[in-house]
Amino acid sequence: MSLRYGLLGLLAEGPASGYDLARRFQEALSPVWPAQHPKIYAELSRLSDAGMIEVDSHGPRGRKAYRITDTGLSEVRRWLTEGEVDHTLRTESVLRSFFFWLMEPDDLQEHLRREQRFFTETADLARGYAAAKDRGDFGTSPQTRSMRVAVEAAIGFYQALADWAEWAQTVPPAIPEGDPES
Amino acid sequence: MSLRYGLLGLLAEGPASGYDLARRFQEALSPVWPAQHPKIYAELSRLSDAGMIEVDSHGPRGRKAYRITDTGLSEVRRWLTEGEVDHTLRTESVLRSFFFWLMEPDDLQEHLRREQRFFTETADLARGYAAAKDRGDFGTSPQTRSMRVAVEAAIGFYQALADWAEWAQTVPPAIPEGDPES
DNA sequence: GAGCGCATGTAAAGGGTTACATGATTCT
DNA sequence: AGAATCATGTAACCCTTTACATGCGCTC
Repeated sequence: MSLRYGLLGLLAEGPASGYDLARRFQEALSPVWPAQHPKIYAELSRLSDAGMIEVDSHGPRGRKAYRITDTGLSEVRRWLTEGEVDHTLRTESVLRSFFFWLMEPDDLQEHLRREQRFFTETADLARGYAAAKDRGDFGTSPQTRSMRVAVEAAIGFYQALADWAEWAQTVPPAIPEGDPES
Repeated sequence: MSLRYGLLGLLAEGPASGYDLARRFQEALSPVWPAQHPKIYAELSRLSDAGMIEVDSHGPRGRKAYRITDTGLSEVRRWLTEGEVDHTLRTESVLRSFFFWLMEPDDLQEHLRREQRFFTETADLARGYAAAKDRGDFGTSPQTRSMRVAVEAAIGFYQALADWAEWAQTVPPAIPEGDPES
């Protein structure tokens, strides 16, 4: 359901084609909401049927740019202010940690190092984005200001996971059954 | 796919029925991997067909407890050490933030206060769990030690999101088009 | 015996990914 | 001419949720 509003939100910035939207999802939104082009094209059709968007222009190679309608704009706004926030979260990384006790200590350490590296790199990537924005690389439009807020969230939780993975490496391995405690 | 391994992982601790597993997913794993009972029963059938688990005992009210087989145990272990980690993440909270510029400043502040409250409460809940574990309420088995590691991750990222929501309230609202930049 | 919690499942619908398919335009 | 990129879409499949359906066993 959120994809629907993600598309409306992006179209609120200006007309765009399915291809454009797929690219923007990939570039900007993928860390928090991945979306592939088949789903995007399908959703655009449904939004169009619902009168929330309409074709703005036809371009080369069958390009079809959509524009948000007043109905669509009210609908995103309604969602943003009145819609219940779905706080569901899924992280395989943390799910796995429930089962760390099944791993060989060496394999676990190796795994945690990899995880730490991944999360640190992702956090750094987000920091780079934030720095570019703060330098003014993307202008000062309201949209890029919001993007900056979103990026701050990404920095925060990827760093939190990086710190966690680092800390987890310091947790002593479980004492095998029967061994004395220390 | 992860649900499959989540079930195997839980069954590695000892025999359990679909009902038990649904409850444990709800109690312990739901913050990072929600799962409803229809999916769980379906997956158990498939795991049973694949020879990774087998019926351990029949109880009252048609209760069927499953036990993990050697094949199943190797399979979780293989997943944990060799399986590629899927780092996909979806947070509606952060997706919404890309579109904050569409909201009235007052509505946004209210929204962020609610979000901060939610994330703080969730982080505190996790802290309570961690404290109980550290007090020794759940014993010192390898399983509960791993659970403690998982809980630390939850504390980390929920706190990160709480901090973010608090910080976002201090970001000045976008200057409406045409207004001078103060 | 009424009500609650235990216990299992099916059916339908929704959401999302991957693979397949096609063709136009631009760049080198 | 060939390669890369733009551009749209369908089909099949997988994963997940919600609603429906049923019945047993325990407690008050």
